[in-house]
Amino acid sequence: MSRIVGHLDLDYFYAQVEELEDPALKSKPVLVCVYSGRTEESGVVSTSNYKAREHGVRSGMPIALAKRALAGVDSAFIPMVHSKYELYSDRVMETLRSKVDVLEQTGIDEAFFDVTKLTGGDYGKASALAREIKREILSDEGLTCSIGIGPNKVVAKIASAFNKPDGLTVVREGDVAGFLSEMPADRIYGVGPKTAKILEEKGITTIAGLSKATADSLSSALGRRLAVYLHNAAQGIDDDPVVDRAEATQLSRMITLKHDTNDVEQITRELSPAVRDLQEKLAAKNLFFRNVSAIGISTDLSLHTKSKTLEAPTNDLGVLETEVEELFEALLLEVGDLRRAGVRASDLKDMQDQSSLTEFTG
DNA sequence: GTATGCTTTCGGC
DNA sequence: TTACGGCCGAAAGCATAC
Repeated sequence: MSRIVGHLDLDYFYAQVEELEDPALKSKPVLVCVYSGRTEESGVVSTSNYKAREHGVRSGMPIALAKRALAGVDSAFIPMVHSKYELYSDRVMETLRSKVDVLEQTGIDEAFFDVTKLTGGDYGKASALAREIKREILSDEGLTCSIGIGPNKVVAKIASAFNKPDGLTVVREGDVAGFLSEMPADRIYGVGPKTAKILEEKGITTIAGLSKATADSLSSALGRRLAVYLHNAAQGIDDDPVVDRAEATQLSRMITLKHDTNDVEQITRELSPAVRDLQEKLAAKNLFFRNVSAIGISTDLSLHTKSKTLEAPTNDLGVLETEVEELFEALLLEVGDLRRAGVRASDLKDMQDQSSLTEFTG
């Protein structure tokens, strides 16, 4: 039986939550912002409602630029409170999980789901189920979402973005080619600005254009793997399964430094609360780490990292702090002043079932 | 050649 | 005129082992 896959996306999520908690916001542009703390308004827009987007506001835009776009317009600039959105997200995902065969959460506001067994491959049933899911999320949480249904993840994801907000788009197998053909190539997941530019240089701007290109002809510019994926995706072919993802594979924390600096002591001092927060998060999730990274963003916003794999997994704060300091010492020999700094723990091990540390400490 | 492991960078939201 | 976060997963690139 061929698959039926869905993709659900909570509409302009953070801003919608803010509207929900303060309905008076609905009448004006709402911008949920990450304030970096460096100056009064340094930071970026994380999400905005559609009223803000009408004025040209976009995710990732510097706050100062958004202020200019909205000069003279009554607007709400709201600091992002991630933990708040997480509570809504967790409840929505729990609801969704209970109504599908398999759920694969891919972000705080989106998830793929497989309903092949539940619907017996019947698109009519899948469509009715999607409407029911939308209704339930709205009545339980007061949130709207957009859902796409199709034969695989690539099609479902494009479908969920096709009609937003509060949309539902069902693309049956026979309709895939027609649905995709006129779309710009960058609607395909994996085609961002860089890949889109490379494709454009080859005269490819639409999915139809992409579907005519062979994987070989794309390979040298994009790499074999991406070339094959895009060649298939453009024809609506994608056998990537919907999988219930277990634990996170990495956890990280980033901060913006008060001032650009190359001084290890200054950087580790400012980063220290973030390092502790990361360790607490790991401990709360019963996770040990075996790999530690220092992350630096230079004044020109370029990214630099140094990482180290430990002999054995640990969750010790002292070890984490020591490794972070050493990694930054090495990193700072190779780069100039940093604007932002971060720490990442990866190669995580779930210690839930570990009754003692003897396995790792001998 | 292929699998595997590790570090660094990229892309998406 | 410039302006600029904090996460995540995964790919790329390279080395080693068989």
